[in-house]
Amino acid sequence: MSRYSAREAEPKWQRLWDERRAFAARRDESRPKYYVLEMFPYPSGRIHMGHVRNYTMGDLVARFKRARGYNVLHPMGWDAFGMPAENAAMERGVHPGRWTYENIAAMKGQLRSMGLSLDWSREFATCDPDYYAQQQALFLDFLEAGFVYRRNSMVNWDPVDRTVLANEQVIDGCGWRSGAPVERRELTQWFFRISDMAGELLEAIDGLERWPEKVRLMQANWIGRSRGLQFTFETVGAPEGFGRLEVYTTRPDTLMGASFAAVSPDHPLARALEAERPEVAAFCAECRRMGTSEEALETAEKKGLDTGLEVIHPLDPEWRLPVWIANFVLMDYGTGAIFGVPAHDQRDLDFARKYGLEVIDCYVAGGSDARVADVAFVPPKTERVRYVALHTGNGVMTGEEAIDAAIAHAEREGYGRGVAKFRLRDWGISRQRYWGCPIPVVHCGACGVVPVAKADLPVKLPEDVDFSAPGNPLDRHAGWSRTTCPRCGAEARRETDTMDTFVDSSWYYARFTAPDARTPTRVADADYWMNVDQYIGGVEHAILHLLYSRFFARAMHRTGHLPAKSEEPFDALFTQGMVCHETYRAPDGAWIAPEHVVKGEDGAVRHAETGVELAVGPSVKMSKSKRNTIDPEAIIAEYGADTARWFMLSDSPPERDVEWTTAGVEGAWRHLQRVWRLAGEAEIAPAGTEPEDGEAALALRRATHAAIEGVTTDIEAFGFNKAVARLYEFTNAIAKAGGAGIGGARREAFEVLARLMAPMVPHFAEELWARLGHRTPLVDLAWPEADRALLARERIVLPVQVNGKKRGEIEVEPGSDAAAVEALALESPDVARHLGDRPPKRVIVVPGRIVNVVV
RNA sequence: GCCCGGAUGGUGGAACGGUAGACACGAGGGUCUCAAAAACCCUUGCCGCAAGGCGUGCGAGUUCGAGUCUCGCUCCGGGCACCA
Repeated sequence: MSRYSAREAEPKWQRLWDERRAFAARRDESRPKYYVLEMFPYPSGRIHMGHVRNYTMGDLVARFKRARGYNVLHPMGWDAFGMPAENAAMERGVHPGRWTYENIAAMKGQLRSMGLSLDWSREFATCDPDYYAQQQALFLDFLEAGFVYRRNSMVNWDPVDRTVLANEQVIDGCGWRSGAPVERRELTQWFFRISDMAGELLEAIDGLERWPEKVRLMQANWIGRSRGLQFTFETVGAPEGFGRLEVYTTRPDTLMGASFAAVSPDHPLARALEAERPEVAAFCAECRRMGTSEEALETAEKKGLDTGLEVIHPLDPEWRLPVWIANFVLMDYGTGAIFGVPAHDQRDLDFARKYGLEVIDCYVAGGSDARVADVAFVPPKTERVRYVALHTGNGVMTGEEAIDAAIAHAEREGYGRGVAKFRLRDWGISRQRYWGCPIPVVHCGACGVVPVAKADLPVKLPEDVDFSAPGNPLDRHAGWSRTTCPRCGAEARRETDTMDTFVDSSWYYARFTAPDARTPTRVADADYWMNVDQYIGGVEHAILHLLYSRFFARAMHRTGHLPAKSEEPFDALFTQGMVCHETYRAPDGAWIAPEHVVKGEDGAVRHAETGVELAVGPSVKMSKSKRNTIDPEAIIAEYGADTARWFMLSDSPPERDVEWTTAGVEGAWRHLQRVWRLAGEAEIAPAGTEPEDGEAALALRRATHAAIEGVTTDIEAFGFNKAVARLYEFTNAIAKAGGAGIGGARREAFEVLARLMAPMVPHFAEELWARLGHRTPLVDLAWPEADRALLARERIVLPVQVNGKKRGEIEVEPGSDAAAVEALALESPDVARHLGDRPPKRVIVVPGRIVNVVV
């Protein structure tokens, strides 16, 4: 009995698909289009199992939709700018461009070996000058349209390497290479005005019906619309120009409990005091010895400094509050200044206890007289509590009502106004790095910031760069940065910042519709192919990448690069789970890669070379740092791409994490072999034979058509693991189908099996299809249709419960009425046994599902 | 710290509020074989000889009926604006 050989079959079918240009997408108004896109990879050098999972799912969707008659666009490219290329340049002296393109070549070969139905003719890398030229053109259009501006903002500064660090490069507050404590430093940087679109980006989330609810929630919370009170404190003793202090609060109902005001160390008032007073300067410097990440700021120990200044409470001119500088006040949110209410906010309470500030209770839960001690009482927004406060009025009301009352009071008395604010901040895109898209502007001493003329694009990265010192090589590159002003012709300096790589990935989906266009997009192609019908990627991109893309699509529409329908570019989104693996650790703490691990008969896990016993850790996301990765190339070489694909789709639901196990892969391999063997052993009628209508043949035909129905439904609902389970059941049904004279039904069954498996294991399905005697490939065949007549159930077994516990079963005719079912159930001996002589109080009949007898 | 998820047999998981454990892995027993592998057949949530009882992270609640809904926890994971 011959085995199925993936090694022979897979390259053969890949070649055939290539020769037929089976997956090249062309505009065709006669068919509905379907654009399926997986998040494009960063060219790190090798594909990993996360890619295999992502692209297997996307390919399944693409092939399925093709079979269902859609004109499918399924492109692939490379998110090719980024820090790892610069790190490689610093560590190994290889040019980032060369490193990147070599990685792309290697990874493309690996992706090709997976047999994906990709249109490679549309491939591009974001570091291709053709791509970033168009990105620069977009930038200039955005600049003209007012979506871009410059302002100062904070970066992580490594004082030893004298370079800007990414948050990832800040480890425990220190630079990853120098080890020096990181400081916050202010730089002038470029920003996109995404916050101007906060309201519409938030409202449009409602229309994203085919996005996961969790992603919509995360985006909504990220944009974070809040309603609150903005008002002004009169200051006492402040430096010139700081007579008033603007604050914003989402809980104006607690204003009567205020006992201090606090400003961010980056607030202009703090800056002014810093210039005059050494102790303030020392404190602010200490606060800045910390990264810029919100996590670092929020989890840091709360510290403050009393400035000695005071503000006047808006409800009582005699009431003075001390002004502190506090490290937990964020300059980027609200006004960078707050008032503290220790009794009704836990963070304020901790701060007040630490520094001996007053704690003023003024609202109490449930009308009790309990005083706040170590736990602040936060008045709930939707439950009623007793308020005793001048500005809200006394009474029992919800937090929401009290906030409304407080805002109304402020507006009536004239000390403040109700405002809506968003948490969303403008998108800073300046990066002080080489391997990114140059920002196409020039700094002229006379004219200021001047855009480069579109005719002069692209502003290309220089090839000759020096990575021997930290910092931005563009900055040091005298020749490249020296230029002339496009406006006045005087000597000028190029902008040496490059763009955030999130910019590159914010519009690549649009570029795929016309990758050769001499403008960012081409109207006819964008109109035809957009939107992305199904976008698939990791949930780790749920906020930033997707939000930036939504912003970009809107800005591209307003600058004439995308149609109005594409303001939301992704019609449906699916976020897949991660690929995990067990971790192994030697006694010395070193992580050991799975290929160096052997599992003994005794259950012990040992290092293959040294024999030392290893500790087995939990299954976590595959990562280089824990060395728990499995190389897809090795798996494909050993088992074939189809086995890897089948395993990726089996068992775990696509949205959940999946654990890679050797046993699972072998199970997948065995299943393909089993199908192959069955097709060789079974008595199958010649091609073209009609299925028989005998009892045994009909039973198999019912299984066949139930499989079509079930697999189709499951694929459409992204229930790939369930579709695979149904295919197992179907295979078992074929194997069990007995008797002579069912050769035609068997033919139908195997043909359907091949066609249903095709989107998942395309090479195997082609090979099986050919083995069944077909000369034309499966790739262009339509999806099978289930015969409704074969799907009807013949008899129905209903479970019968007594008091909610299953006690027996009854068999009923389909379509029996409730009274008949009830009578049958009460006659059942199982029910009688549990009823005894008690009469039933109630009988619940759910037609077609269940009977429950209540006594 | 804040936002969002998740938790079901030895394992991955299935289950319109309606028979908990489909399907698969593993394990045990058997068939075939000189033997092994492969393959095939049977068993397999836990306790119990059985009758039966108990079971979906923990604690409450709603319901004729809860893995599923509500509230309160625990643990694990993702994101937190310069990783991609």
